[in-house]
Order: sequence, then structure tokens, then C-alpha cells
Amino acid sequence: MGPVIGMTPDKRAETPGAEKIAGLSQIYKMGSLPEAVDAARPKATLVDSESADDELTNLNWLHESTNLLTNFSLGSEGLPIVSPLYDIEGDDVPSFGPACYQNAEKKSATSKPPYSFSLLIYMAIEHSPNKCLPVKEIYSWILDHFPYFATAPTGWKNSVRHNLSLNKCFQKVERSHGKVNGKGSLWCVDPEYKPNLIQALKKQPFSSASSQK
DNA sequence: TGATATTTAAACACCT
DNA sequence: CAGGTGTTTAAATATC
Repeated sequence: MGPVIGMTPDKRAETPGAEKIAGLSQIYKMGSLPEAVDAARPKATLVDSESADDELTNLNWLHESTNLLTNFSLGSEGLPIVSPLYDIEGDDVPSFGPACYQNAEKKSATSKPPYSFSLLIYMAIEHSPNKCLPVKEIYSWILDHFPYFATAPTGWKNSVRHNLSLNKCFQKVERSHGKVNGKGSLWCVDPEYKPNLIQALKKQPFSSASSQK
């Protein structure tokens, strides 16, 4: 049978800037492709146990973001200067300017954020204190920062999960001992692909919207 | 125009 | 058993 008979066509109509991303597609080709991907991954040294889940609403950066707003720097052309703060090479570099989405955040209050799900997930994970998040927390992060999803149809969670499973950028880390909360695994960003994601983020046209299409 | 990415929907298996 | 989680397939559409 064929359900899925075309999603409401009007959906497309209202996602102006959001579509332009194609970020990953590009990086997939230009970036240093997978190769050693399964070779050695840091495994994300799982957090000890739970300190992760607790804090996740921590939003430390959020505090700053208030200021960031002011601090926010748009590229000369409106490109999201995502990072004067981190290097693509520094594998750690925790700070990523939340400022970038701060902006998007506002616009996406009612409209779809200009980021693909992969990017959304990436941001959520990167902001967690331990760089690892269970799906549930990913949902929360997205909801917190992109209220659009609060009212969006429920399918987006499915999409998030779909992305986690499908996208090589994300790796699952099982909570081996003790299954702590007993709920699912933690997800983190494959360091190998991180640069790619960052690239994609940089490319976000923000909401150059208004003229796409 | 074809290839690839993204999004969305849905079915299913597994686990708690 | 129900609900959440994770995987997979499929189709429509956008972008390169």
C-alpha cells in the first residue's frame, strides 16, 4: 500500500530559507570523507553516569546568549559567523556561538528553523555538558530553542530519530553499565564528521529567506 | 537532467 | 501490555 501519498504540498510553500541548506550534501563531497570513520573513535568517553542528563537543561551558554544577542555578529552578508570561537580542528572547543541560533531561534518561533534536522541535533548535542544526549533531551533542546516545534505536527520527533539512525554524523553510545534511567542510549557527534557539520552550519543562509524561490 | 540530500510518514522490532 | 526508542523503507521535493 502506499500511504505517504505526498505530504501536504503547502508545506513547501512556507519554508523559504530553510531549504537552502543542503549543507551536508556539500560537505559530504568536499570534506574528508569517511574512511577511518570506524577506525578509532574516541567513543566519547561516556560520562560517568548521569551527570549528563541532569544538567542538560543547564543552558549555561544561554545566559550568555542574552548578551550574545548584542554580541551577535552577522557576516557582512548575513552569514552566520558561527565561530570565531572554535576551530574546526580543535576537537574540543566547546563553545560554538549560540548566537547563531539565537537569531534563528527568534524567527523560528513561528516558522521552521533554517537548519536541517542534522544540524539541529548537532547543536543540541554540542551544547550538552558532556556532548552526549539521549533522544529525549534532544527533543527538549530543540523545543526549547525552536518553539516552532512545540506546535508543529508530531512527525518531527520521528524525523529526529530517523536522522540519528541514518546520519553517519551521529553515533550511539549505549549506556552500558546500569542503564541508568533505563531509557535508550546517548547520542554524540562523530568527531570525524564534526567538521562537516560545522561547515554546514556556516553555510546556513540564516534567513536570507524572503528571496529563496 | 540525473544524483544526492532532506523531510516526512509509517511499519516494525526491541526494551523497560 | 503500553510507551519509548531505534531501524528501515518509501516517497516527494529541493538543490547541486
